[in-house]
Amino acid sequence: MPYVLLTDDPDRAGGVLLRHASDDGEPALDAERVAARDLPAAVARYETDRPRWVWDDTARRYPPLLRAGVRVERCHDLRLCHAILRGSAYASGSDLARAPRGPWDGRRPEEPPPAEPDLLDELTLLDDPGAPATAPVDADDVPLDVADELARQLAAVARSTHPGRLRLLLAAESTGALIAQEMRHDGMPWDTAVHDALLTDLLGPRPRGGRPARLEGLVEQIREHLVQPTLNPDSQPDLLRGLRLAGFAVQSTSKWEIRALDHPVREPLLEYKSLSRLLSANGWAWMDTWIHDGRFRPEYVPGGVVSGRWATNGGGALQLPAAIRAAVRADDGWRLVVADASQLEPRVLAAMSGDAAMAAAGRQADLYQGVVDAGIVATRSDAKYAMLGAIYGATTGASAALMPQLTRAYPHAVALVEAAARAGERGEVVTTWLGRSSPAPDAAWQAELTAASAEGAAAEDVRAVRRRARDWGRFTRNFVVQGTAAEWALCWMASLRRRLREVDGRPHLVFFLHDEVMVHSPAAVADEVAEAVRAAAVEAGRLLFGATPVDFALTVSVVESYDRAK
DNA sequence: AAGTTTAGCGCC
DNA sequence: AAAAGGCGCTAAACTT
Repeated sequence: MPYVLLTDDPDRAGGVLLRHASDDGEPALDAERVAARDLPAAVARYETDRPRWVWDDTARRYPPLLRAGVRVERCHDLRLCHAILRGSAYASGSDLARAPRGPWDGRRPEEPPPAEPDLLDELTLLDDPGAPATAPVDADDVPLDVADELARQLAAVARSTHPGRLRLLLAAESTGALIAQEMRHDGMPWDTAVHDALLTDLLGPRPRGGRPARLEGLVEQIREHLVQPTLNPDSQPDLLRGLRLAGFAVQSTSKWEIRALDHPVREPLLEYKSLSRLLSANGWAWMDTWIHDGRFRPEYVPGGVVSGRWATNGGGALQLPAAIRAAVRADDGWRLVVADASQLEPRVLAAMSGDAAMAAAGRQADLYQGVVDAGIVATRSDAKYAMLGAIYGATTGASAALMPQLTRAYPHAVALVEAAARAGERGEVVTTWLGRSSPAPDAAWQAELTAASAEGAAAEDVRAVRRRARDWGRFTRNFVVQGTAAEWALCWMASLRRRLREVDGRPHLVFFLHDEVMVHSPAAVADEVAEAVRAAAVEAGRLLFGATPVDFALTVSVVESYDRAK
């Protein structure tokens, strides 16, 4: 039987029920009742049949198994899959799409911290002797019917317009959920001594209180240059006032405006902003909070972005600045295999649109150079900005000026993003290759659009509404490409995970950043891992697009520390 | 005092 | 050099 359903045991706190189900989700009549402490062993026993585990929430169910040393090969994360299916235009006729918001919608409620039993009694007694022993059930605590939800989801896929694509998307999303927990469990190797040395070099020794010496010195310089002995550059209003007092007509204190100043305060001020940013975002306090036992363990949130990209919760793992990447160091005898997909979004667009000319440009490792070699634009830089302008919707500047050339050269690719933009401007939903649909604009947006198109609308209102429509069009334009790129990346990573299981020495994923992966690997098998990374990229392209002429080029490095990659 | 918003900047 | 989509996070400023 392909599925094993895992649900809470209603009669036993912490216990679960395990139940087989057929491939259309029909559950077996009898369930095995398992106590919490026996769960890892039970899961390991079932795992020998390689089932797909069906549960409400990987982030809740998987970590205890990992702590017990048990990994599973595949799962179906009902909450993540529900979100995709409920919104997908490919499954718009399903029961899921029509249902009102229910217990499977929205973010997972916070787990209540496990209270000490005697403390709980004490609190109950102190607060209200008559209070019931258990908290009242609120909407978030409505019990989830796993078997029913799985059946509804499988039916929605089966009756959808693209069952094959949705099946792939749900499997990839669920595998991503497993990987997110595994990466957090294993952690990214982090050398605090290197990190501390970097900080000390840039900022001065860690202060006991107040600013590090280097920052304090820069503050003095800034105050002298502006002749304002008490100016505090940490205060935006104070700094803005100070710059205006010095005769500059600045609108903000952003580094873009400061960079344009012709004044000796410019350099120390820019350096101060950069270094104080490093200190507050990734300084010693961050290190104390996030690095334990030489590992960085951020909480990844698969599907945390509407486009399907991941987000993180705490730690800022997706914004690790270049300045501290040297602190990401492989253990002794190990290596980091770092790979990123080169120009992923243009390649994805070429494959989605079936644009043969653009695919041809991507036949070489550097797609932008391919655009230059084809004679479309003069320089690699032009190619890059033109392409990004097409995908992001540039309306002004040099990027927009290159659009006509791009449109002539790659009509199918440009038509695809233009269609997505027009749909968004009309308030319509757009959908990625595998079936993740964009959110509909809210009712107020629609109402304004209608009102502005009515006769007698004020010209100013019409302009404002048109601008908002174009804003939304830029979002939907980008959504189809960014979202499909996210799907490719999930498939890439899922394929890589499966391949890594076959390699000796347990190389494991430790980082994922939109179009980049990092594997912590024994040095002896690092080249084998690099090969697996490449094979996985080829497989991802085939899984999504079949026999596409588009190459998904990678840059792969085997290094000891992250700053050496690429 | 505590919670919410804003400015700014890091990443892809 | 240039411009646009998606985020998270921090500290200061502002609100209650």
